[in-house]
Amino acid sequence: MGQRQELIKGGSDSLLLCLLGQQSMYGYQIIKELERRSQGYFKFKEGTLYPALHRLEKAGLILGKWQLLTNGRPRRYYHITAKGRSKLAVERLQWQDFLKAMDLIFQPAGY
Amino acid sequence: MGQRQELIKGGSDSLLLCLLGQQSMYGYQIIKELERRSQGYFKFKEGTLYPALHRLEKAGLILGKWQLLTNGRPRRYYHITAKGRSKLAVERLQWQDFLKAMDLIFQPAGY
DNA sequence: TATTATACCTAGATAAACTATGTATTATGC
DNA sequence: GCATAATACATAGTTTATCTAGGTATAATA
Repeated sequence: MGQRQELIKGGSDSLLLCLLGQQSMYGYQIIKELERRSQGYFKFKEGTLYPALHRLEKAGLILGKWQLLTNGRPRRYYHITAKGRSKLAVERLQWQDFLKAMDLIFQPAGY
Repeated sequence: MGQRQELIKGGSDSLLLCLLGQQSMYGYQIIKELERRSQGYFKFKEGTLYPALHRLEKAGLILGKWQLLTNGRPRRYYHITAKGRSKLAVERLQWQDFLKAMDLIFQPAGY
């Protein structure tokens, strides 16, 4: 497995919540937006994204709604819920704690 | 699974390499040191640590050497190898890239 | 004497990510 | 016109890292 994917592990849910917290999006758009905003760093696979979205929806953190385009094709837009927003706030704090802990190991005082 | 453990995923190898890059240690000491230096954040389980050490050794990144204590009991000290040091240097850079990418999502320009 | 700390290890369960595939429409290049 | 790429959703099966839980053993402490 690639090094990049290794690091993503466990952070993908936060990433998705954060993105949907800024704007409602559909699956394919999320993949493209994550890649664009991270300047090419995050390249989510479909096999990663869709199960993750279903997981978040099942947990009540996001809500998927089918919307018909003008051409009649359906597209599934995901919206963050109130529960998702509180969860996101918690995860932001946890991310800060994690960063701090990593820093304490990577750059211990005296080095 | 705990939120904390989620975040650790995939970062544990870097953490171990970093620690052993600063000082050779034995397994049990690594668990205690990671907890102490991270001010209680990292609490590695034995079922996580020992397989990880064996994995790193098999990859030639660290080297374990049995040492006899004065009381005759053996203890397995792990030392980082030259290969491990180059790998650590690479992983430090990758960690920076990852942080940058996360920041671009978490704190996009304009927010 | 019982419990805790030290010190190593592994087997099996869990869960998240990947690979690969399937389906279907639209746009683009030759 | 036809092949390819892009768009857009989804799942089945594999891999892998972590956890839980257990095993073994000695030394220190209550």
